[in-house]
Amino acid sequence: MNQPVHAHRAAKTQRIRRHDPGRRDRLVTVTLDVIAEHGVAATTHRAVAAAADVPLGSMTYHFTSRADLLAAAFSRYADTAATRFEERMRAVPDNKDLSTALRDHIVSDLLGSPRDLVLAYELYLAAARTPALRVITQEWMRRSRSALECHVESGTARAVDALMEGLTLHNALASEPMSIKDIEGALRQILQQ
Amino acid sequence: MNQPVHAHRAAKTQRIRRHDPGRRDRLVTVTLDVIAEHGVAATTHRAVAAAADVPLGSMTYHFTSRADLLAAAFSRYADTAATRFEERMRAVPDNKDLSTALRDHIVSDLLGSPRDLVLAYELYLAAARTPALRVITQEWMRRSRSALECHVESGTARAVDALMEGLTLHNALASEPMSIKDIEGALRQILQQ
Amino acid sequence: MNQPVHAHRAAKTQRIRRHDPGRRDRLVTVTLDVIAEHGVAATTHRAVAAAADVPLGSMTYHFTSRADLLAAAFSRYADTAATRFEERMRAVPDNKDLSTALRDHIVSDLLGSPRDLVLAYELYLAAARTPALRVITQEWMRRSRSALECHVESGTARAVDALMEGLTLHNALASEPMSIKDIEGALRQILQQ
Amino acid sequence: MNQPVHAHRAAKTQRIRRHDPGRRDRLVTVTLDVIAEHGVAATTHRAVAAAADVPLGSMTYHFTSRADLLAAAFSRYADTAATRFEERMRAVPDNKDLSTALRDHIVSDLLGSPRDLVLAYELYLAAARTPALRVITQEWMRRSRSALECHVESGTARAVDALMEGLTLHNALASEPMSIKDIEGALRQILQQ
DNA sequence: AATGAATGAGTATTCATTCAT
DNA sequence: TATGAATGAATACTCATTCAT
Repeated sequence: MNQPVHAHRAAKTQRIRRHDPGRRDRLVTVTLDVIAEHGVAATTHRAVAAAADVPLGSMTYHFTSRADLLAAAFSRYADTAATRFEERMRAVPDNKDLSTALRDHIVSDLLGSPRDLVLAYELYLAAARTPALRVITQEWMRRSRSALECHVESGTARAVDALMEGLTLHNALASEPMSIKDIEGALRQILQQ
Repeated sequence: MNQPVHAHRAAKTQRIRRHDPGRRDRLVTVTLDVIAEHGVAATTHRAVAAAADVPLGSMTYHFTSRADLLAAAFSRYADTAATRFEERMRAVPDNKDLSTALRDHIVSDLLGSPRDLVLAYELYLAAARTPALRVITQEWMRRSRSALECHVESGTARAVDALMEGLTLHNALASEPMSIKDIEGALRQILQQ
Repeated sequence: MNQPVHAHRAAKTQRIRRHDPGRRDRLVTVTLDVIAEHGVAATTHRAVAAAADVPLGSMTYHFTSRADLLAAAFSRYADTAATRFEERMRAVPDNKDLSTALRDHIVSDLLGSPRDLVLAYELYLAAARTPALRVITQEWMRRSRSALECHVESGTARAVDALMEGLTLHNALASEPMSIKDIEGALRQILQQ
Repeated sequence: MNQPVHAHRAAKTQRIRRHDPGRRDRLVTVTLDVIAEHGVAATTHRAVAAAADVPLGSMTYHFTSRADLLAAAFSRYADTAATRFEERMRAVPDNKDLSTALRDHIVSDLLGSPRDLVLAYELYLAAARTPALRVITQEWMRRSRSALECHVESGTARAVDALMEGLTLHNALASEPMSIKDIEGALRQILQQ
């Protein structure tokens, strides 16, 4: 009760001055964890520092501001998500079974990973108010659409992309989610497969 | 303890005690304005009080907590949005021109009203973390689906609902939005019309 | 969640405008309960109003201020306690078995009633800072001493009074309280019985 | 949410950042002063910060909460008081003149120092409601009794301790305090000296 | 290169009291 | 006579950021 606020050493006993190269990278990862768990609004320097077990001063040493921290985190997230989708699309044999691949993407990559799901919506909303973040979402959407356009023409790509988004959002919020079968059906419908 | 901590100074200038029936209702409206303009996280008692030109103490008099304030606001928003959609659906002559009506809904009610658009996403994200808000979104989704099911069968209703959601979200964020024609095309596709 | 702060009616459904004569008296009783349970500092108009299930406005209607409320409550408490002690002293056959009677007073009236015990110390401390309350404690001490002086001479009366006070305080706080026998022993010692 | 809510204005006048080692210790001292002068309930962060001439933010930097602040302060107080009593007892030549030493303790250390007197009762009452503080009072009582037991046997030690407590409390509150002679007499009586 | 200490603006919430009805 | 609404000062606490070491 009497130790100062900054005594987050707790289990540490003596402060080991870690050499810790790659700390910045680790902080980005931890930041995404904190956003996923508590939301952007609760992602404070203090919360991240505590979660990463680094001193508070380390935060502003590695990131010039909170805005910088959030941008770095979301940037990495969007890149990871886009890359994963591109790989999934590259793995689809020409135009065959695209619905199945998309269904798997929704079910496994999105709905199956609550962390990623919530991160996506945190990013969308943050981007709605912060131009610096909007750049990130737009690049992500561009890459998604590009990956789809290897299989379908441009107009359909946008429609499919939108449907996937909506299916994911609604299933995330709904009390009784759609069956995998129904998800696949909706995709086939829009793809005319 | 005994000297009154909350001692009251003499009246400063002139105390204008406004008789303001319906103030609670007005605060709810103003809260939605503030959420739309600055986001849930920036929707503080102070921000709302200032926007509504009421003293700070008035906020916690009418709402037991910030959570209560947000719930009251979102509750009203969801109800208004659901009612508008129900009316639009009721106006559709049996099963005819449903795509057109949905397209109009997206283009006019959603994309045409940035305030409502951003409110929807603020609500979605807040609901993802707050069970009390989740009941609001679920009731809203239920009413939307119900309204759609007057025209199409249940499975299609969910798919259409999801597509609308995705189309709206993507068009809100995209640098080059889809044309109205393309939006309608995607809807026809999922409706098989 | 949406009902206003002042909706403490809850189980009431319709506000019954009680005729409620003697409400002031009841408020005094409830105030003592609140002080005993939560301390003077937490004894706010709101806390008492809620505990007594009366509207907030009723508090300042019956008591001109918080200070007035506390004074009324402590005044009644001290009077009750003094009266009880006087009766106990009156019941002692001349000078005989005074130690036993005092022991019983400590064990039953004081230590046996945590509510009264804590009220006494709340009053002492409040009195230390508020002259209006000091009048109450002094009158109480005067009556106690008077009652004792029916059995012992003045100097002893003060010493006995002090010893009782100390025994009570220490036993209230101690982890292993004294035995009844030891309490009686200490009293006999000071009384030379 | 994204526009930094806690944005920082440019430095206003000149920022004097005091290098102030030992500030925590000083805050503890000042806290005791404030408790003694205004009571626990009025010992707010603001009151202490103002009395110590430090910014408000400094309080919660050094103490995680108000409870932590009070515990730190009372802990130091009890330790100081216990040490002083132990020293006084050590100075008593074997069993001789114990009454005189105790009388001096009451008259000089307790009644002679209104600050310490009121601090003791503030602590007692706070401890009655806060378990974290109760361990402080119990340790203090244990040390006092230990010091007494160098001179008298255990049962007498408790009785003496209680009598001192009561004598002090009553004399602090009484309008006409006891004479030093009477105080010493009461002590001799209980000590059978 | 790294960090503990410091700071001041801001947050939700509580509250005694006033007053119109 | 009673009371719901209103108010502004105060409270504990959080936090991004700065800076001396």
